[in-house]
Amino acid sequence: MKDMTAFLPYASTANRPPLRPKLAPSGAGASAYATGPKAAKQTQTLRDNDDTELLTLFRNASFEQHFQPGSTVLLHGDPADAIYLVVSGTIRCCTVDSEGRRQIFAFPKKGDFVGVSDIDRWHFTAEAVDHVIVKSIPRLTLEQELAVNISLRLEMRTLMGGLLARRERQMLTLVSTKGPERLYRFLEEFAATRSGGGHIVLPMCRRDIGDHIGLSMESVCRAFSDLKRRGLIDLKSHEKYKLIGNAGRDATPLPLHADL
Amino acid sequence: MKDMTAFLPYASTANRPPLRPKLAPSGAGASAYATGPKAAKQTQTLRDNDDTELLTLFRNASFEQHFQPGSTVLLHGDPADAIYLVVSGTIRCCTVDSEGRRQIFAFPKKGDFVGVSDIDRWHFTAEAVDHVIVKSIPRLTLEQELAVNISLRLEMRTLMGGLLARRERQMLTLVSTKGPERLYRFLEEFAATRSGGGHIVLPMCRRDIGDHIGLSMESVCRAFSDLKRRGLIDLKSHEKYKLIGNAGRDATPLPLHADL
DNA sequence: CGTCGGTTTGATCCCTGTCAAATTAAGTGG
DNA sequence: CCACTTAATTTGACAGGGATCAAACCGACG
Repeated sequence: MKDMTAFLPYASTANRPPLRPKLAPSGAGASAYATGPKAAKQTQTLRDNDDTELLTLFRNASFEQHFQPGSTVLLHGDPADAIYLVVSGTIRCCTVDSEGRRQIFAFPKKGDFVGVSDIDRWHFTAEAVDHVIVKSIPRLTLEQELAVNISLRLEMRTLMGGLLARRERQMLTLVSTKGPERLYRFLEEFAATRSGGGHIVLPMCRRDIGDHIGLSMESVCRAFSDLKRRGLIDLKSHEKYKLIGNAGRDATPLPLHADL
Repeated sequence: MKDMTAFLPYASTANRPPLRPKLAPSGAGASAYATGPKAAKQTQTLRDNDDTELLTLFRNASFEQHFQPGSTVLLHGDPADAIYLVVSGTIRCCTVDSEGRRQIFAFPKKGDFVGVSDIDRWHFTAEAVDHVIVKSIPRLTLEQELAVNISLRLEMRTLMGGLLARRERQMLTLVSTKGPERLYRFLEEFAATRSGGGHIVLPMCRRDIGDHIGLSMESVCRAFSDLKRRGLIDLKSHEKYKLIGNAGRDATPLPLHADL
């Protein structure tokens, strides 16, 4: 009762008043899958040379699932009975407090794992931003493999350690930098994973971005306008952007000190 | 070069300009211990029934070390060659960016572990707030035990998962609540570990608190005054406080909505 | 008793949340 | 294909919280 960390209302944000799922017939269901397991388990043991242990496990013992935009991939408080690898699409991982305020701490996308940290129950909620395809491995399978595979154990520890380090760095940027710089860093980080010279498409809405970098929806818009006005980004449409690679970027990590 | 996550300057905050270590002769040294290993390793295998695997390991295979206020327990970037258990005193764990801004994400105290997350190198810096005594276990010892002790493995995973969950919740409160409430929550959480009806002593300075809850030193002072004025805390001196347990605290998690 | 570091308070400015309205985008049905 | 509806983005106006600069206060210590 006294514990303020209970996230009882709004464990999922999929059906909050301000943000409705557009095309999510099964969105409200607690741990319902938007689409049931599709591809059956593969039987032969395949492995690429550059695979990690965990990837190998996914290659050999995973089910594929689809999620409609806005649907819930996993729900805070539910049993953590699987582990996920994003095949395509974007997911938002978030915690929500009793007043409906939300913090999106990650946007896992292709190649990212989801659910490596929890053993018993999920401490967060994951929702599909756009159409998402994931592979999942039953928790039991993972545990069995962990019991005998020492490399996998090391990999899992490294993964979790990396997540923790990233969160603790995120905390620093959340409190120490202003809106436009936070947005710029996010766009930069997001762009880093989308190679190619063209424009990058943002699958998530302004509110999602705001809940990620700690700004209101409106401030995100202003930050976008600000970066555009300063010539730091090229905003083709509200969802397509490109970072302007200023040739002489070196000592100054961010040329954000110029005022309009 | 382009990576903005490099924490090259000020990996330690012990000797930043504004905050000097008072009594730390070896404070500036990179990985120097304020005092070398003191108590020798214990040889017999002791174990309390309520011990966890990790505590048992500390009971049997640890060295005791002392740290003066302001000295560095472990430094960001150094090899993670040990794991720590705080015996007494308070530590601050933080990340620092290139502009000297600091985020203290935890204040480990008696009974808390430090360094469970990193395998290769420390991703953060830990410094003694006051006089600190820790027990440490060499990384090698831990790894050897991990290889054969399945319960310990589960414990470590649970520990790390708990840390990650806590950080992700912290991120939410950092951006969603105002200064006084953040301070109140911190004082509440801090008090939760110090049982006893008397006044609680804060070992850390205002700046440390500020860097923990994302406020400037001055705003921390104002938040203290604010809470005192509203009768939510009893501030005996600048470092001794007591939460005012308003008898009817139930539905309202925080009676902070009244305006001065 | 004076010095020094930390704390507190004051004055001011800027960022950002909030409320509101305008604009654009995306469907939907005729 | 166009009118209509609805959601999302953008911009504007305004107020409040907190950072910053500065000064006063306070306690520890030699």
